[in-house]
Amino acid sequence: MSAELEAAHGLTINDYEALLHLSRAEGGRMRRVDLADQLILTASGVTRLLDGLEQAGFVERASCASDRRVTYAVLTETGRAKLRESSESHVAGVRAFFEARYSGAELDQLAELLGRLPGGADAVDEDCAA
Amino acid sequence: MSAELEAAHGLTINDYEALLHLSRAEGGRMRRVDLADQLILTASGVTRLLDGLEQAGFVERASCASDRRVTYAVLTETGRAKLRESSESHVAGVRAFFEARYSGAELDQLAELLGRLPGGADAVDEDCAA
DNA sequence: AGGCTATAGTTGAGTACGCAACCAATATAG
DNA sequence: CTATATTGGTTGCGTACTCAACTATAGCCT
Repeated sequence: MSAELEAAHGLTINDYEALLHLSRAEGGRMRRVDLADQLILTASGVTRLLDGLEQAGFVERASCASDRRVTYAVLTETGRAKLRESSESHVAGVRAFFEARYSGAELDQLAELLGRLPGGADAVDEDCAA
Repeated sequence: MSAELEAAHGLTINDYEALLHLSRAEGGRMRRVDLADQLILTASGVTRLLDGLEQAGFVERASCASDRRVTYAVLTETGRAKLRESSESHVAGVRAFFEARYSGAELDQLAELLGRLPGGADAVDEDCAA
């Protein structure tokens, strides 16, 4: 489901999630390692993911003054706009999907239960936001 | 989790699930299309998955008398043994994982809710079996 | 200072898929 | 009974990952 809708916007799920995380981060920027962590990807996975997003102009690189090893991924204005635009249909799609199958109370139940899975707390929050 | 444990037995999750489905099927054999369906893979995915399992000697090909288009995937005795052997640790691992986080009642709740997802009924049954 | 060890990031090789194009056998229509 | 559509299966190509090796910094500890 997600895959199809994202494809309509030209973003994969991970593209989308990357932009989402960046948009929530202070200053719209994150270290690549931290992003990898949130997306449950390896460092190399993030490198390649960001390659694509950079080429599309949705993120930029920035270096860190206090630690020359780190390069930040920074959300551009273009990227922020893209996220807003694709959020609209994606979030609506996700909401419809769940509302078609579960009542409000069941949704709470499900979120609570799934939230106990490793990394689950974040994931659930994410989908609820927006 | 699954990935790690399976790797210990040299089987990926899909290898394992394929053997599992075959073991439950009448005569230990299934059409490749039907297997694809159960594993949520495309036909080509199944072709390649079975390539590996054939080389390992866990499944064999057989043709269908009444429809010469179909080739069955048949579980060999070796494959059945492999499944039994890896089931042991895998099922124990899965059980431990869930029992560490959920009570029996919660497990039922979760299974019911997740069972409403597309293809969910099968998936849940599977994991409960053992 | 000099020498370990850990951390951030990139790159090359390999893997597990999907998609589209294809072939062969079967069903359906006219 | 041919002509067309459908179904089962394989193959080539592209993609999104992982893992292992590597570079460059940074933080210790003596």
